[in-house]
Amino acid sequence: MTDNDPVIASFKRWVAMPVVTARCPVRDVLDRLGEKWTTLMIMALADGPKRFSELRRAVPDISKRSLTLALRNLEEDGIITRHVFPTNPPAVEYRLAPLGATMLEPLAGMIAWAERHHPEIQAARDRRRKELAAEV
Amino acid sequence: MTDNDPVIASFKRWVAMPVVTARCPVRDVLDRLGEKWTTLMIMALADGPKRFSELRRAVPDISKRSLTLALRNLEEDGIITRHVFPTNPPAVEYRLAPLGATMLEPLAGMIAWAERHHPEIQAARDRRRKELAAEV
DNA sequence: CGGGATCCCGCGGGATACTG
DNA sequence: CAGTATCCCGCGGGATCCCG
Repeated sequence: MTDNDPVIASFKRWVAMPVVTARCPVRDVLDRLGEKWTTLMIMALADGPKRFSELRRAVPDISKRSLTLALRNLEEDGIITRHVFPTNPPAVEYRLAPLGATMLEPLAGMIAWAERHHPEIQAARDRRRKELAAEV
Repeated sequence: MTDNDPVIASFKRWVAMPVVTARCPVRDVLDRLGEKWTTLMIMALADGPKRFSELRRAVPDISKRSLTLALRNLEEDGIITRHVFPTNPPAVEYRLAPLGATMLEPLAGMIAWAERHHPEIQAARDRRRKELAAEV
């Protein structure tokens, strides 16, 4: 589309390494992003802190267990912080740490791409499905 | 860091939906990106087409089976294309489709972020590990 | 309310062997 | 070389119950 040379150049470095062996920084971070819920958590916290139950409502189809684990991992990585208010019943607030906030921009790029190109992906999948149906 | 208001605004839209129910476009794409090898494949193909065996060498710790599956999925989504040369032995070339090429830019953003902030993440993890060791 | 502890199941994905 | 076909195991993650 546009001239991607600088972008491609940035990839060449990785591709030449000879690529991305098991424990490289990039794969480390990418794996964490692959963990099904982490990305959604960051998105849900983008517009400000939320409590545990608010996060559950924000992402309805997550189990308490998985929500807890996802939040713990993100906290461990310094992406979010966790504040316990010693009220009764307890209230716990999660918010993006400064490090987490810096993720929003690249993440927004991916989201925007997903939103823009999802129709094309769907079309490609439908095409493929038709082909499969036809050749039987 | 910088003023993130426009970025945050883009998230608010999703967070308000009330968020990202099970089969929304964004999660659809994000799930695919989570599939452990797909992102690496796109990276490996960024600087030009590659053959099956070249991809194996580029990402040494992937099994043939998983490589095949990852490539099939990406092809199904219209991200890459697959060309078979009827030589003997056969040669198969994979390359980014136009749709796939448009992914490089947002993906490069994530890669750059990962590269830049990985030290901070490691530091946070190490800190956490020390705390755990201390409280025993 | 915000978890922890257990149990349990599915499937992602590795290892191996075979094929055109 | 570029796959397919099987087999099999681990663990991600849901469901359920409990607790301060």
